[in-house]
Amino acid sequence: MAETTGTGGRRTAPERRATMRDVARASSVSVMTVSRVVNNSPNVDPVTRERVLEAITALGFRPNEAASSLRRNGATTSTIGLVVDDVGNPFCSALHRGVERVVRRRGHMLISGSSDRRAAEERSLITALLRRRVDGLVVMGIDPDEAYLADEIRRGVPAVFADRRPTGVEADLVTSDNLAASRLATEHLLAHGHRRIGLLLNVPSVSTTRDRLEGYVTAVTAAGADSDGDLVVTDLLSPQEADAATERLLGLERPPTAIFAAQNRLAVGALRALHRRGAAGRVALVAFDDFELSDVVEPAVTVIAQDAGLMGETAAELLFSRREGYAGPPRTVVVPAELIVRGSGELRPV
Amino acid sequence: MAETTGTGGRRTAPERRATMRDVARASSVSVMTVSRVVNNSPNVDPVTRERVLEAITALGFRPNEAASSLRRNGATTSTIGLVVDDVGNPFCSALHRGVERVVRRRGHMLISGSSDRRAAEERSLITALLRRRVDGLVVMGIDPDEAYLADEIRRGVPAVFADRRPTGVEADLVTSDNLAASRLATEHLLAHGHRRIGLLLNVPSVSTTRDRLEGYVTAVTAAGADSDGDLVVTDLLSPQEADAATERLLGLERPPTAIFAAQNRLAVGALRALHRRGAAGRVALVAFDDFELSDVVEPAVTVIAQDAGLMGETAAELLFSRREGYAGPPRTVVVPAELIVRGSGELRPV
DNA sequence: TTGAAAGCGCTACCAC
DNA sequence: GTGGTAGCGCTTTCAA
Repeated sequence: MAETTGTGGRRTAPERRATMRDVARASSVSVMTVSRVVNNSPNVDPVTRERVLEAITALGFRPNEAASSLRRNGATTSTIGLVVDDVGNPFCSALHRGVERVVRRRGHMLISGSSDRRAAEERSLITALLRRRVDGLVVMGIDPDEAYLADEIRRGVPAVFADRRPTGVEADLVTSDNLAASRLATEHLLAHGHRRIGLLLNVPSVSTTRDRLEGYVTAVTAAGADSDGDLVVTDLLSPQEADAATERLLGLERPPTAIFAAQNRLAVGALRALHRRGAAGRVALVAFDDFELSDVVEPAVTVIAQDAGLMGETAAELLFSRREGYAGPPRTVVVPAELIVRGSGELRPV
Repeated sequence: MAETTGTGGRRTAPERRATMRDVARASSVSVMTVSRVVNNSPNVDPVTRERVLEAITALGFRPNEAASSLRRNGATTSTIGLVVDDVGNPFCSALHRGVERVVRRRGHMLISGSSDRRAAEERSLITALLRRRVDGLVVMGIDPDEAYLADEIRRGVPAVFADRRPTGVEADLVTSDNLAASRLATEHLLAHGHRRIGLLLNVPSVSTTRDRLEGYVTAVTAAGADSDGDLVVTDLLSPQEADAATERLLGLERPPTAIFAAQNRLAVGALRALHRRGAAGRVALVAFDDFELSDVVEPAVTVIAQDAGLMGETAAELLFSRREGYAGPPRTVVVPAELIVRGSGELRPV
């Protein structure tokens, strides 16, 4: 009564996974022959091959990649590791997709993790990836000391940094010219008559933040525009914090007439604050990173557009070039960042 | 002249990675003792332990996870596999992040891949994951025949489906009540006086599309509203296609007065078309899935909000519950989907 | 064309 | 508290 269908006795105990030995036994050949069939070696009798393939199907055999790569002696695992701030962030997920595209094209898989902007978590993720013997690392880093990666690179695990410059180690890098792009954005606002430009920034521990600050300062200084400390807000971590910071800026005795939101998440907060206050048509805005509805909101948002997908693809290409023998000095590839004029950045001060 | 610094001779040849044997030799103990230190076994003399740890640091030893889990005989790899449509899609990346959160909390890593809505790619990804002996799978599936996964589940690799029902196999599932949510959205539009409601849908091969269609049809039929075939557009794959479909709908002789964009990417296209035509304040819109700037666009967009992050977390929890011994029948967890009223869905027909 | 033996890096098991 | 031996699943090497 309790046992309904089922031929054997065991029900709950998961069946043991078939190994090459099982396949060999079932098809009356040696494991070597099975191995040859699995790896498409040409020197196998077609009849034998067929018999082995049938056994493989019947037993549901799946080659154990770990065992294979272990024996292949330090061979590749066909797996790449990726560390970003947060796979849920649009910039990161676009980067992720770009890396994945190239990785998959080469028949590899991608293990990824979000550091949540915590150095300890970045390290923990990279350690886990190295234990799994990934063939290489793509890192959007946050750790103030990534020097330990030099050892890994020397031992044959290439690391490519994406978006941000690494700290304490020389390695391949794909990034935008954040300094130039930020200066361009600031000059754009200055050219439209703004003398007081609020700047919203992420944490200065990442190179992009510092570069964007420098670009802003350079442009503001060169134009002789206002450079109050009040106008620059750093260490903003979320849209909510950027929203609040925008409120504060607009509440200043002499509020800015324009805002440069120098990171994608911060742009969301600034935009929300401006719209809630009904100030979107009056206070100019330029955002770093394009976003999906930048052309639908009113006014449409002028942005510095980076191609995060291309960044990811390029990072992966650099990685594979190392694996394919390139052993030269670290390279830096600069992906273009473009100013896209849509309206919000061309508002003139009232 | 050519060789600058550097103590030894070799430069390019990557150093061989240290193994436990190397550590054992360097600290004059057996590999077993090294293994004990690495695994924090209590039965090691503190002095010995210290000596081994020093050698580990000096040699840059990193335990080989694959070798370890191989020997632990079918033991876990502490790695979970995830397949989604596209990690760059906001819904997928939020789901991804949710899965990752739970997976990391348990000290596991996540290998993920994008199927790009192609069944062959889904299979290819899952095959690659199974060869890597992931401890479990979370699948946002597209393959019309996922029956082969039953074997894997039986062999101890639990699979949990997310968002969409699996095809050809009974397994754990986390989803929204798409039918009820879609009916609710449609009824909401009907309650505001609409009799002709355009519906934008993804491919009917996924259960969510079918459910959302059914919810719409049920509501429209019950209300005796218009149910022309013209009003329903399926097989829309991108914002661009949804944009064009919206244009076509609005160009009909008797155009709809409201649009229900029943998938996140399609909502973007509909929104863009409405705004470009200046119809956003006139044609009502309800979108499936909330999006970041839904409250900033004018009018703000009424949506059915799903919690993709929670979906991912729940899927991962179901997975781990299986690994922790739950062996009962497949469970379906329904994550709430909520109608959020913001304005676009309350416009009345003109 | 096929197979036997050895061993990849690690741990379970048993001895001391 | 420590070490030897065997073997996880697979491939390399060499022999038949």
